[in-house]
Amino acid sequence: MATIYQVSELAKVSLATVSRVMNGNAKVSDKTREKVLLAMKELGYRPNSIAQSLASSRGNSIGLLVSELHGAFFGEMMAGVESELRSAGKHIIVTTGHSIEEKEKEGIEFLISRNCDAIILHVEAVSDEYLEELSKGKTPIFIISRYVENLAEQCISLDNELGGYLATKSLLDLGHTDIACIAGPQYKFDAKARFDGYKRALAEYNITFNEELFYSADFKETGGSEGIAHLMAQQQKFTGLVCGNDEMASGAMNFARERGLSLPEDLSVVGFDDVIFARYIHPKLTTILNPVNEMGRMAAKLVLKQIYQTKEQTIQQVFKPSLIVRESTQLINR
Amino acid sequence: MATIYQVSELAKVSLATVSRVMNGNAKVSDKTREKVLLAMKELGYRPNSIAQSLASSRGNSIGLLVSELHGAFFGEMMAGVESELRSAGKHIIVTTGHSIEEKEKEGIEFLISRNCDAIILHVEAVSDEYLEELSKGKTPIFIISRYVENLAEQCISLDNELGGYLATKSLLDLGHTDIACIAGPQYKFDAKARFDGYKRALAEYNITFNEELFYSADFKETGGSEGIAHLMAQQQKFTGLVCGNDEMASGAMNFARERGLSLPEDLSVVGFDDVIFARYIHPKLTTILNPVNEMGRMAAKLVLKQIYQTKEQTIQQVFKPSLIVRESTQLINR
DNA sequence: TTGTAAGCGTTATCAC
DNA sequence: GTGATAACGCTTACAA
Repeated sequence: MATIYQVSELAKVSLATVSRVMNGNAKVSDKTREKVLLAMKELGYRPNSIAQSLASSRGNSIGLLVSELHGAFFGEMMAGVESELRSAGKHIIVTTGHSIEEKEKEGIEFLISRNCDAIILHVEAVSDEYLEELSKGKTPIFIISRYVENLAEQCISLDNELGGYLATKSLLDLGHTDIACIAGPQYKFDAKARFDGYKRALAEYNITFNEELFYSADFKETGGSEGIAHLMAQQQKFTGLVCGNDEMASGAMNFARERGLSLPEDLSVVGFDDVIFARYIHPKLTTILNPVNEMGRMAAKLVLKQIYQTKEQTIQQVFKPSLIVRESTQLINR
Repeated sequence: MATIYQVSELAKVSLATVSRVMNGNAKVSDKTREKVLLAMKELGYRPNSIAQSLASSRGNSIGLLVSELHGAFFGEMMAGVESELRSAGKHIIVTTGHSIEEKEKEGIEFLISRNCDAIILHVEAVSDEYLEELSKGKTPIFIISRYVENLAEQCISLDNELGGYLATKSLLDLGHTDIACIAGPQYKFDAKARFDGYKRALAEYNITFNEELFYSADFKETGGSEGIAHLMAQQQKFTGLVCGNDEMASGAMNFARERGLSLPEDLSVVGFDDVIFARYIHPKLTTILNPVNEMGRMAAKLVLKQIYQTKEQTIQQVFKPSLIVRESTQLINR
């Protein structure tokens, strides 16, 4: 690989001049610029971004930490972040945290140690305090799909509580009064907020929360099956079911059908996220739209604005979820 | 951020010694090691991997280029690569190529310029020649889900032709003789190979390929709808349909049903890939299993073996697809 | 406008 | 074992 030094030799100018034409900012005469460009071409020169980064302590890249690399949810999130940043000429460095505190921290350290100009985090296991501490460091952090009170300026989040409320209310409005809930892991902020929304809607309709109609699972399809198995084992009838996400809704529906229920006649189910396969599920899933892709884009715009001083007009920090009515819910059968 | 220099000061040793205890290889007395470790802890020292990389011209990270960050296919692939590498203590740097030659090259250059120890590529637009040329450079390359003859040692691929053959044969074996095909973009290697397999199966059953029963689309759901719209507009009946991937199969099935066909009675459809939602499609999709996750893991093992000299036993370079029979295909109706 | 030279935070090659 | 010190490839004052 050719270095800047060889280019400078060939072009008969100094290192500094080569650096200048690369970075385009400082003034260089057209004549010398031509010489340098020519030399670069001849040598097939490519700047070593590691060296650039070390010398300038900038990276021209943004770190992105997500919990997983697979799954519709993260895929859309990453794609949103990447496309916005890429069109601004920035690269992203992706790594994972697997919702495990230790791994999340390790991932963050990796990104920081790579001199990222900023890092965008989707973290679920580390505490708010840790993030606040982290934000005092020299690498700016941005948080996606989570709201940290003291870091509000850096957060792009969804009003999950509202989502849980809307999901539950949609069932209440259809006449259901016995509504079960399979929530996500309660140590996860979004899972908890969704569940809070469920309780608020119930309260608003003067229905007292019934512990026997609640189950907390793991956001996976199998968790949904377990959840409904548990609920059906209780001696409590229910005609509506609110799930913490679409995967669990799918698992629950499959299990319910296997147990002889017909859907949505015997049980109305509503999911959360509106991941891509929600409309493939049979019956098509009524769910809450979680605009992850948009949120990803917005997080990218936020870093563009705050870090690279681009003029982004529309920064929206808190997104509102909305109800998507499909075929898995219906008026209560009496 | 503390540097190695501050650690050396605090521990009252030289830079070199600190570096030695970090890298663990050279001999350091237990006493000094303790001192250094203590100093590191006190300062909360983290090595700057950019500087390490520049000095050692190694990166302890592997570049990964995929076409997209979203979608079940790439999600599984990335997850496979990452999990294998992560458990070997290596980080990955992910970037995208969007199946566009220019962007693929730019992505590759980005990864090379980041001093990756090796790069794993899923590229569709660049030519075999370009890859061969690239492989002569100092960064080792590995290719996933594509077979390049002169780079066979570095490739992890799927026998797509066999997949196309199996898909088509499954229909032939069910008695179908008029079998249409909605293939992927023919400039993509895998799409073409799958189509080749389709033709081979037909030939084996003495059925001549009919151009009117063929459509080439874009691997997306909408492409599937367009495809079947086109096919149904021809005056050629067909009772079987082979699709280049599951997305297109889904699009085609939806469209067919909207046009009043009942599935699988009027039309047997087989997909390709067995992405996660294949079993959500109604009727559940018969398809070809494409073990992308496994292939991702294998690519990772290959770099582990070739680059880091770990002892990986089982390197399998060419994967065989297999047929997954579900409910979207059935014996021909007469 | 162009050149000189001092870093950036490590690793690695020598001596001691 | 340990310590100087020269790279690594580039950026960036400061001079000229």
